[in-house]
Amino acid sequence: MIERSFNKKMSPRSKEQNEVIRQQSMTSIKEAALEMFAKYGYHSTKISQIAKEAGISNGLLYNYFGGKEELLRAIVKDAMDQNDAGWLMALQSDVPPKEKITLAVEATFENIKSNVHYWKLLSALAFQPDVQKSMEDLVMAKKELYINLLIELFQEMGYAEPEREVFYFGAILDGIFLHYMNMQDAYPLDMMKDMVLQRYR
Amino acid sequence: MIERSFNKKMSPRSKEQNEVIRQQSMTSIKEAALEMFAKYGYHSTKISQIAKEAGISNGLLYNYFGGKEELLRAIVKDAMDQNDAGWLMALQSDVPPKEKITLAVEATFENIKSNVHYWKLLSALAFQPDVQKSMEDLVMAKKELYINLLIELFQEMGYAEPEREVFYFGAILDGIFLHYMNMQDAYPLDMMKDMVLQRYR
Amino acid sequence: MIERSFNKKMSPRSKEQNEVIRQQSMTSIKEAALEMFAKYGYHSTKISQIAKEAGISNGLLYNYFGGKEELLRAIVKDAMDQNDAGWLMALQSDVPPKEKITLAVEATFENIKSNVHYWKLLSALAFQPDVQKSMEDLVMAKKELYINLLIELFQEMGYAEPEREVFYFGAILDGIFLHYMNMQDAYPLDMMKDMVLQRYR
Amino acid sequence: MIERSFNKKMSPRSKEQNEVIRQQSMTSIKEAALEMFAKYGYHSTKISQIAKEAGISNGLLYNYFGGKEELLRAIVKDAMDQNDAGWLMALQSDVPPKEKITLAVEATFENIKSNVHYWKLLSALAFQPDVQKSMEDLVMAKKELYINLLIELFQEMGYAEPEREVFYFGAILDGIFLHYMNMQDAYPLDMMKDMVLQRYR
DNA sequence: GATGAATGAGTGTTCATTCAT
DNA sequence: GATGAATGAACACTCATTCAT
Repeated sequence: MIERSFNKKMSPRSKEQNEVIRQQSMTSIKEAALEMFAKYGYHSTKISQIAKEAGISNGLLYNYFGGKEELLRAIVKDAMDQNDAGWLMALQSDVPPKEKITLAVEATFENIKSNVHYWKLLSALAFQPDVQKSMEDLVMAKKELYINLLIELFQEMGYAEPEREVFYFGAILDGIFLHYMNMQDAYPLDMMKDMVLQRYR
Repeated sequence: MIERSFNKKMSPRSKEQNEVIRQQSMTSIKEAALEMFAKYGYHSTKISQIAKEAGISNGLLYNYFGGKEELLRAIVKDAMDQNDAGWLMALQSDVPPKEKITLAVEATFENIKSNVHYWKLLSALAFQPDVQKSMEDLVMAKKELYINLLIELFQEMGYAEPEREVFYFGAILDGIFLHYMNMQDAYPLDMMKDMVLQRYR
Repeated sequence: MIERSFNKKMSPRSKEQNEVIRQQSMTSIKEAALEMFAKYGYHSTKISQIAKEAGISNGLLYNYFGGKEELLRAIVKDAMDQNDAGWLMALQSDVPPKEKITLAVEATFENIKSNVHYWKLLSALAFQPDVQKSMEDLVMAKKELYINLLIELFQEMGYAEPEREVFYFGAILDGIFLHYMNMQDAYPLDMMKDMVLQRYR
Repeated sequence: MIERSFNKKMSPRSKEQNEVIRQQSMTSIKEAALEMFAKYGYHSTKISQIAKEAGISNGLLYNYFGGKEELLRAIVKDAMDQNDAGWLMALQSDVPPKEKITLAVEATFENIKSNVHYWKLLSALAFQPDVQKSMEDLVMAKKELYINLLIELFQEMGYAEPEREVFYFGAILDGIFLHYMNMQDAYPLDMMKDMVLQRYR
């Protein structure tokens, strides 16, 4: 907990200081929320628990986020942005197509391993029709983007029916991630990665 | 209410008559609940909605099921039993291994197409840590069974590392089903099935 | 459970037979209800439990009693009538006053020992303002009667302030019964009886 | 709402201010609940009635008490603590035994008169097997304590069978209080007190 | 007389959200 | 910016009572 109070005699905080404080608070809220959403599910996670875990008061949460759902949206957005980095870098890099797919797969598996919480949450949301709906716009945009990039890639790789391959490729990856989410360390993630890569070598 | 036997004595219903009534009520409750759980999610589906959809009173639901969660359990159990039929018939049938896997895959895809609600629900539950926990026992038992049957099958088919193949096979199937659940009729389910079967021919 | 059904071919029951059946049912209902009211409290005893314990259906109970509260009234009435017997016999018997009080005390203690359920119930009701109100008329009538009989008795026994003595006497008895209700067999009931009698010898 | 310190900073309430608010709320809830439990009975008193009477919302009650039963426990505990004061002071005071019993009796009768609600509630609970059970631990502890103190006292006073006397003494007191609870102002409480004291002088 | 499926008003409890400070 | 007391709509569940058979 950063030293925030007990500055009765101090001069008022500057704009910058305030911004820093805001960012810190928002981050710790989002971190706490992400962990708990992933661990206990969206509906079962209570605002008060998040606030407690984040070390702030219930009310403050509403200074930064419009409500529970908006908080979720912010997290989902973060998750997606974070995922983009490696993925896009791979797909848009300047190497031969076969390299690209390898890079992309490697990046994704790495990402998954180091951000289990994000992925758990995203997977879960994919199946919660109620919550899902309010995230649909976010997800759809990304989905479009990725699918198009992949189609292009498989075309370059010489697939006659690139769309078909995209569907299949996507299914394998999501299936693997799904199982990994459920079994965690008991899952042979690297072995699966190799099997995936084998198909494209 | 097709026929009301009008007996002067007004004797109470027979045990059999009551059993029929009970089964009808339970079925309509489970059907309504399944549909709404799948469509709106477990937490967002309210008991009163289910009762309304089933055409009964709130209270009656509690004559047949101990509560919301027990109702869910009953549905999940039904879903699993229903799935078993085709799957086990294929795996335990008396045909060459390669035929078996084909039969099993065909059966599963058929099952999925005709029971989207069940599968949507099961998929969703797989990602809801809170609800999931209370279903764990039900799921685990099945999982064990299927995995063992599959390992055996892949062994017969000559795979050097049958377990690895089971994981991979399972991931593909689950990935496909996952996407199908989300996209429904827009998903090229049959095409994906062919791609799966190709691998084992 | 008396053989009640399976008489398809039998001639209709006579008025008398019906009356017997009615009495049996009412008695078994009241017995079951008394026991459970005493054991678990009025509010915590459910109609369905009573019906089960009495070996009848929920609905039948309403053929005999207007509802839960009316059932309670019927039981309370029984309890009072039963208590009257020994008590009145003693007070109205043709023996010297000092004998009378002894007889009455003896009778009451006997009664208590053999009808713990009745007394537990009555005691409890005395303190449940909600339930109590609907029984008030029943209780008041008896109370009046007993108090008057006792005043008369203590007068005969030569007490200068018979009313005062009635209050005191009543308090002792009720206090003892109260403790007995709570401690049951662990309570030195006979010893207490002797202490009471001592005062009036 | 006597005074609202209007500080520009709108800083949150201090720990102490909050504590005061909390105590006030808890007290008004307990007071309302005590009155209504005593007047209408535990089961017949609804949470919403208590909240209304206390001038708060339903929900707030749950900020302070885990539920209806815990609220009852808190009240019972208060009642007992309050009762202890005079009673223990008398029994543990440094006067001759005969004085002690007089002091204790006086204290108890005073206490009863000024805390009718508490006593009504406690008496009622003594007869409600369902509610009683959850309070048993609270009651038992006190009971032990008092009985032992009394036994000691009667021993000092020279009674050959002090335990017997404790039972009798307790029965008389409880019987009197019981009647007082029921008849309230119509009961000759002081007269009864004198009769009790007479026995020990 | 007897049954038990069905009802639905009523209740305790939860929790996202607000707002005075 | 920060707090946490307070709100109240919403919900799961209970159970006395009804009524078709």
